[in-house]
Amino acid sequence: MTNISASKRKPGRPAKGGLEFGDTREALLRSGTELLTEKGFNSTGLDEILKRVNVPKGSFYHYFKNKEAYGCAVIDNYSQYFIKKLNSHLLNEEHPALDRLQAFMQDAMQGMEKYDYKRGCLIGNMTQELGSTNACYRDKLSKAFAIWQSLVADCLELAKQQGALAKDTDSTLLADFFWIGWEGAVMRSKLSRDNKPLELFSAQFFQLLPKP
Amino acid sequence: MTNISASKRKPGRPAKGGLEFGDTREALLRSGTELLTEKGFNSTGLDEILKRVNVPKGSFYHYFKNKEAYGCAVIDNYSQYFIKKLNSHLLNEEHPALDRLQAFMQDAMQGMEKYDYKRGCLIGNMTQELGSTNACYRDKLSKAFAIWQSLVADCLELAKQQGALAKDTDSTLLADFFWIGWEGAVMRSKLSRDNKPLELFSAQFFQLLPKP
DNA sequence: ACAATTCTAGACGATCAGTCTATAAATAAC
DNA sequence: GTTATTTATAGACTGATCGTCTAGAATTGT
Repeated sequence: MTNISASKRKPGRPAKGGLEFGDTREALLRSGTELLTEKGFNSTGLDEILKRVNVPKGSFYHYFKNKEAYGCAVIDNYSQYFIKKLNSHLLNEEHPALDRLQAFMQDAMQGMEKYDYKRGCLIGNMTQELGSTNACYRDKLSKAFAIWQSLVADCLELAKQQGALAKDTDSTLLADFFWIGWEGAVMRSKLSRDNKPLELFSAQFFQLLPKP
Repeated sequence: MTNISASKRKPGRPAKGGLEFGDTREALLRSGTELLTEKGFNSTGLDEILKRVNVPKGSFYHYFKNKEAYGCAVIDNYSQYFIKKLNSHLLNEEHPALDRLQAFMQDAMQGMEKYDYKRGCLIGNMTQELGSTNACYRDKLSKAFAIWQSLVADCLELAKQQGALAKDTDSTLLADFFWIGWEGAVMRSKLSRDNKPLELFSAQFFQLLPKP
């Protein structure tokens, strides 16, 4: 006898608030991403993360081993999201390669403005706060930067093929330089509460690109 | 009747451990500078700061109104120290202007290595952690960056006079760009635990300088 | 009815910034 | 030399908040 409507339901007590299966976990990750980006990891209490999505405290340790494991999951989650966002620009064949990078920066600036320059980049923030202490975070953050770097390097390689960059350009080096400076600019824009540092870095970066 | 040896002594109980006058306060600032730079403001407890210099808790609130005021004092203290350090290079008339900037960077890299890439820059760290929230900190941090920027700009102006830079160089713009990128590089070096990001930024920055 | 599974409820001890009262140790005034 | 004033120490205490854990409630499967 198969109950069609409930056949996919797992056994066990259902989650509060009508959330299904993995929904609670994802809701926790979402609220955590926002809060950790804005206030930092150590300054954000579990209570606040839980309250925001109306999940009881007892549930937290059902979904995550501890706060550190939760932090890792949040990083993974944000990393995936950010790679998609980055690629949505860098692989956009409607525009030449260099314009794509430009478009990503404009998009990021809008994001900064949208949240009143209070958030910035989770990866950058976590790097500053925990990069030099925690081993697990260090690894995840390094890998995130490595991927971003390679995506931008690919984009610069394409620009070379498109004749927008000099043939002898070291794309890898430039991509590294880009992310070093970009994260610095994000930080400074959080402080000045405007996009001037981001604009300044963007303009200078494009100016230093070796033209063919 | 004037007691020469004690005439400058204030009344009141002397500080513990043979410390004189403002020494205890300064000791608190020093231990705080180290700890706040390494672990961040919110993650550092007063107890730890106090224990390190063997000052009882009761004394803390004699010297500082609260933790926030203490944080401000630490920032002020570090700002002054850093300006001296920066000027010791940028005003060093034994070398041409651009070499002075180079020397500062080398010095900073040695500092990073000395503390196992765990500290970095207090101003940068505080900017990331508190720059977008606390008004008092925001003001102090912005001013610190503004001063640093003007010192580097002056140095670049001098380099122009010395014929090391093109006459139409925008020193202010370049100095801004320098600090944006440099703080980004410090952050990344904390993560990678080596000076590669700092070296990379340094090399690229000098390469992009418009030669005469 | 009973086991297995999933999620919740809230107690728990540790630690946090911050406060308070008491007092010790010095100088200054008389 | 006694007393007043000033400066700094001492550390118990509070209330809030932290991350963690154990017991049990709510569901499905047998």
